[in-house]
Amino acid sequence: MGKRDDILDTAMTLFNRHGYQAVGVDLIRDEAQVSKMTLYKYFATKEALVEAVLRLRHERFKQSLELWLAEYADPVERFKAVFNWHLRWFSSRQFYGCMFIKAAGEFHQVEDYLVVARLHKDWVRELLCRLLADMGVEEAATKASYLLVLLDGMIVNAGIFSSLSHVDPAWRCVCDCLGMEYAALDAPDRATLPDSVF
Amino acid sequence: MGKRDDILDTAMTLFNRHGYQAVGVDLIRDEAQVSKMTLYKYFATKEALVEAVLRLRHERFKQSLELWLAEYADPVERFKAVFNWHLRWFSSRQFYGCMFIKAAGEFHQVEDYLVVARLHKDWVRELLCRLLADMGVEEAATKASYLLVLLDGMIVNAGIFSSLSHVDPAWRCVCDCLGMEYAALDAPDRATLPDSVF
DNA sequence: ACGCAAATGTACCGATCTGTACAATTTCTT
DNA sequence: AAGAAATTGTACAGATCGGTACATTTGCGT
Repeated sequence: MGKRDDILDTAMTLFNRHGYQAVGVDLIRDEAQVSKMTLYKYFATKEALVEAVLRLRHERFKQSLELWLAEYADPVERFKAVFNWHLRWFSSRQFYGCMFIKAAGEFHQVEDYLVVARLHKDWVRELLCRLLADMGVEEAATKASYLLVLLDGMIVNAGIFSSLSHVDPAWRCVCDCLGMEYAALDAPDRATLPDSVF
Repeated sequence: MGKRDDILDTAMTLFNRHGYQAVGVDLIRDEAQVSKMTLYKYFATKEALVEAVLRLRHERFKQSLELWLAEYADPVERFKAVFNWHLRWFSSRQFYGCMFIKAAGEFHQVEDYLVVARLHKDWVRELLCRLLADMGVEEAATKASYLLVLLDGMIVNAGIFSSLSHVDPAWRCVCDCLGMEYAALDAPDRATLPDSVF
């Protein structure tokens, strides 16, 4: 509940919604209701703040997805839950794309951001790999690499087209590729869907 | 060869390399060797310039890919050529990701940019759809939607990881999904590869 | 209630941003 | 070569940027 957490939380929301360069430290200061000195006490530069936000983002992403998966025991159900979780994310009001992809896009020369982005994407890939292995899928590593690419594509397409019409076609092909019988993803219930999935 | 073209060309290069917000009009003026008055004569605002750059980017993308495909007659070869063209793009020195995805990431609230981005992505999807139909693939539209998502995922992954290790796994799954026999993509020849593919 | 650390608001710095003004100069047309 | 059109360099406006300085006030542990 410290000021540091307030700053991180506010900065994450603002960066997510408006982008990194578009949000100035003055706005973060106002929204987080802290003074500038406090802000610069905890984060030496804006760059350090952005990096801290990205690291926190990864932790929240991980926690949310793991919690979601914990409700499923069957390997195939767990795998499908990954895509259902993403579909819920895309449908949520606070969906503005992947903060790591956007950070890499805005600052491809800042190696520190790329490191965190790779860390995040590698984690997703390894999760997929474990799930595929549990399902008994052959060449789980290759398939996991492919699925990570597909998920990233789904994220950016959900951002560009304000539509989820590409999700089902992609999911059909995933089922096909993995030899699963197709069963539609769960259309998120708007009523119970929170503003922010993580 | 007019000043207008110089401005557009310079702006495209700079926006591609450094992003949209990171490049100021003064830098474009210096690099394009024009005066600010000339710049603002052709483009009323920076926003108009960005939009014009995106439209030109789409034209160049289209022209380059169509020219590349023109060398192949067999439908399957033409389809494979789309992925080989992308692999060449990823390998080129001037690859900094997709300008449309990055524009959507930096300015998700600017509808004009999203319109151009959708225009571009829709064109790619329709190209894929035609190629699949020529190959006799069933549900060409569904598969095209899926492949567009996959290509976008490949683009962002090529940007985040300075590596192309995800390309072959993705291509293997594409072959699998379409019932094609797998044959590796062409590793681009560094010697003959131009700095910029388009 | 006291003392110390934490946090505050405000003002400021130099740099940069988009966009404008204008008189001087170059370039093109005829 | 003369006149019209395009382009130039420079200066400036007004705003915002990241970051700093400092005296004041708040809040908490003992």
